Amino acid sequence: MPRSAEQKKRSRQRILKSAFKLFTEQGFENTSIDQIMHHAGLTRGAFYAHFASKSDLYQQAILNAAAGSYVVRRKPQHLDNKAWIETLLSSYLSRDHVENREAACPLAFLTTDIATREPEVRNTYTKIYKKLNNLIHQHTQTYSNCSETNLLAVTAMMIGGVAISRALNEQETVDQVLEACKRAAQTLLSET
Amino acid sequence: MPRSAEQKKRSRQRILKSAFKLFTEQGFENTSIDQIMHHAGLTRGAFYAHFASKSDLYQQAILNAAAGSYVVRRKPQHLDNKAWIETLLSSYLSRDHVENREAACPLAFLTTDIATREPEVRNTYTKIYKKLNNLIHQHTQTYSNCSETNLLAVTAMMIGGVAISRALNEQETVDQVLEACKRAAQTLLSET
DNA sequence: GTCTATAGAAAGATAGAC
DNA sequence: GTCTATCTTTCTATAGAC
Repeated sequence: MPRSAEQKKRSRQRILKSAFKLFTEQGFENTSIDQIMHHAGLTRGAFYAHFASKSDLYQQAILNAAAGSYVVRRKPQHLDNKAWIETLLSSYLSRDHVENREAACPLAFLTTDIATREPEVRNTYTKIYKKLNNLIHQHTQTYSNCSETNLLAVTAMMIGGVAISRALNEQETVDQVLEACKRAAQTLLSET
Repeated sequence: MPRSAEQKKRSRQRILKSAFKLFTEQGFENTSIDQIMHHAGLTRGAFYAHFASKSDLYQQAILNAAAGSYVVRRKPQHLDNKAWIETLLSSYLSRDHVENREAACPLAFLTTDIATREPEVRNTYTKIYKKLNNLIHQHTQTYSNCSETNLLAVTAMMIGGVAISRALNEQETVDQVLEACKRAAQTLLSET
């Protein structure tokens, strides 16, 4: 790859990352292109060499974030499926996640924002949502014959738990909610 | 109350209702004061006779919506607590709710939007969230000794289920999610 | 590809007439 | 209290130099 193309790819990646961070912290409409570009160490004018529009960027940023988050996380060799699912639940339903200190899940951080956007964005959301369900399904079926129903309930609880926690204004309640979701998820995943 | 005050109250109520509808459909930033006032049958200029700012309106609209929604819904005489909770779950986790055809729950419709707003708004969210938990707690304790943990997990699943459903772009999946949450909620509420 | 400069549109908030 | 008119700011998107 020629140097300039290499450079462009790096810039693009920086923009995507900055964009997702700001979108999750402030929402789509509260985040300006100017802000994103400055955060990425560039200026406004360079934006349109990478993306067609702000809305285009939104989709790309969500996809990019999903590609580096839970939905594609790989199980380490030394853990069995059950232990790994517990790890996944623990880190998903954690304060670190809620407070956006590690790879934020777009499913939980952008839910209602995405619900009000165009169909293409909602398609992207649907795709990622299915990936998360598949990921958990694949790792639970070896040790439990948990139903499809319980699986869907668990992901709704994970996403809901994190989304609510971000909106709440009391740390104590947040901790209770996260803990409750973790326990209930494990119960549901080991039932038939 | 003098006629003019009566009139003002009616206008205010119309504005609150229009605002909440548009906020849930389009999000806070995508909804303009102009739009809200036209929807309420008034013009822009009249807005500031009722509210100090758009942000002020947001809080009032959420409170007003909560006051007319699930969190204060009363059990009809002819139903026992268990039957009523089942009714509540059924209507909360329904397509009618997801598609905003009946009193939308601010907890599910505005979750991530509120997470990015000022502390006062998040305080309002927290208050309403607790009301919903109390409501369910009061009606389940007579027929089940379901734990506080399970209660929190159930409301996370209700809110999460509806929030996700609004973002998804496939009717079939939405129906599955809603049904799954309904069943799992009933299971959790009847466990210790 | 990235920069500065700017066009053009939209929206929050205010002023003053009725 | 509600209206029309307007100030002011902000933002998306484009133009043109390097």
